[in-house]
Amino acid sequence: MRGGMAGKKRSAALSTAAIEMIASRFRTLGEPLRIRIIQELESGEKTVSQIVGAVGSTQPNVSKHLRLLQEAGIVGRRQEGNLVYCYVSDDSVLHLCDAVCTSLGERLGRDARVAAELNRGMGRRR
Amino acid sequence: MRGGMAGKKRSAALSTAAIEMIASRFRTLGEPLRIRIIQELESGEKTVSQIVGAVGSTQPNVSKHLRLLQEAGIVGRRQEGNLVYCYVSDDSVLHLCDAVCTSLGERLGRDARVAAELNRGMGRRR
DNA sequence: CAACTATATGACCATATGGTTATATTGCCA
DNA sequence: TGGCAATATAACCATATGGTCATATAGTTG
Repeated sequence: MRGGMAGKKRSAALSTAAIEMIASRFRTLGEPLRIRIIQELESGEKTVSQIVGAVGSTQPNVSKHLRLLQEAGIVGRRQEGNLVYCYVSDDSVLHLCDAVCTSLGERLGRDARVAAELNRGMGRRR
Repeated sequence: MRGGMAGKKRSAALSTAAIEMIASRFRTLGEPLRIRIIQELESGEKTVSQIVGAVGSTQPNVSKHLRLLQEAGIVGRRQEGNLVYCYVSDDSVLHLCDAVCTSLGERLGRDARVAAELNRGMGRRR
């Protein structure tokens, strides 16, 4: 048995490595621009330029964030000639985003205008 | 191709405010210590001291993170005499954590030892 | 009241990271 | 081949944030 905390009866705590992996995934999603990018890719793959145009940031910046998303296994890419098409390679993050939208929307309730947006989700109605 | 930004035929993009709220929630969960704290509270409310002892950090640090979690509406507190009992006030974050555990576990597959842990989840499935 | 415990807060530092600018790389085409 | 377009990379800076230490506050008990 690992985890040498002298006998505690709780369900075994996750290892530091596991915890870090979980936190890391959340951290990757913790940037507005990356959420924007993901939302943009939700409707299908797009080239880097298209993403740049859609999210309103600079090309190097988007490129950097795309690399992070790729390294996190969230986004994949496919090169075609001079163009690089990006796509969401892990659908679970879409569910995560949707779950957050829902819970935030519920919390805000009817008083806030943002709530409607959030309740509408990130586009993946079905 | 130029920047033609007219393409809003798909689901309308979320407002900056909404995006920021979503990212903010993820960002709050993007810290290992906060994940640890949440996991610790999963089995029921605990005092600050208990949490400090369980997660292996300093009291001021835990206090600071607890405040963040509280401001994010993730953790609530109940004071009883000198003690402050903390608890998870938003169950949706537990589902988020679980979802992340699952997807990470799946991705790692059987080769990694961490996968088993992750697949076991954060403890909530009794 | 004093002394002790539990928790919060403030100041501080070190580091990580987002954004920018400039430049490199790669592929296409005339 | 030269030159242009798409993307990546590097260097850099400003800021946000986690951790620590010292201290303040509040509640309890003698």
